Amino acid sequence: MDYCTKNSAIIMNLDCFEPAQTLDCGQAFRFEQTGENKFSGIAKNHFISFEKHGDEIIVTDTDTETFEGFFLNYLDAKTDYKALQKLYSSDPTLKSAVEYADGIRLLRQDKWEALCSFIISQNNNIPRIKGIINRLCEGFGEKIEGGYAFPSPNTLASLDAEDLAPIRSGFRAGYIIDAAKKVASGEIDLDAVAVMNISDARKELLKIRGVGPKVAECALLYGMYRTEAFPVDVWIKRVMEQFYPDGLAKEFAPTAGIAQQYLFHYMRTKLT
DNA sequence: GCCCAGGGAATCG
DNA sequence: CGATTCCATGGG
Repeated sequence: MDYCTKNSAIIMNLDCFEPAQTLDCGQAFRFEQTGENKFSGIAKNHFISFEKHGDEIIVTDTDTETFEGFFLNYLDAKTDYKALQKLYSSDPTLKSAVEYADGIRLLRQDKWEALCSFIISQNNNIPRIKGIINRLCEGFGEKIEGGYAFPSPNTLASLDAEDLAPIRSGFRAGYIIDAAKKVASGEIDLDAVAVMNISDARKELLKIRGVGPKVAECALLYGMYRTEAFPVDVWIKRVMEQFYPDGLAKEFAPTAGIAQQYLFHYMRTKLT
């Protein structure tokens, strides 16, 4: 990975990164296609745009300080995805999945934003999840350049489920408020959860109303970069039944969550 | 164990 | 076109 600044744009070379694949594969819900090869959106409280031109990514709508201090980490820029993909290529299904879309990176998202987003995601489809999250941010998030930040646990903890009626999240409203209250009060310490052993971390997250095994796994993978977490939704369930009746190979266990990303995208958009 | 909560999208007839 | 199904969790 390297980058340089030209006028107000940052020119970046980052292996295995296709904005379309990484930002629109169901792990983050706040990015939209805004041009032919351009994607724009907000992570936590920072707006940014990415435009792919050949091997280069043109980064705009941010500044060097935010790019270096926030987005390089967000894009997991230090991780060698070429090496991971090589590891996965020993497995035929994973090999095909990686060949089909080799530009998926696991985003290092904010803990609270990921937890809250995946509570909203339960029993729901991506277009509607995006709509609910947009209304949540517009209604309760801080105004920032380019849009609205994701609302903090403290902000949401001061509300009741009825206050969320405008976001039309249905029965999930109570879950959002419960999670915000537990996090804001310190009853659940997400920074602590992030470094617990995986089974303690799961147990802790399950204390939140509306967080079952699937949502907990998503919060761990997407919000805490616990790459051993392996969320099983309907698509992954199908992949497992069809290709891995005995489970994934052991050598993939430490990064099973990243492998899951490739399999999920492959199954959803290529197979069936 | 079964149904429901709320609703947009996908699939079916 | 309208009807049905999908989705992940908790509560009755």
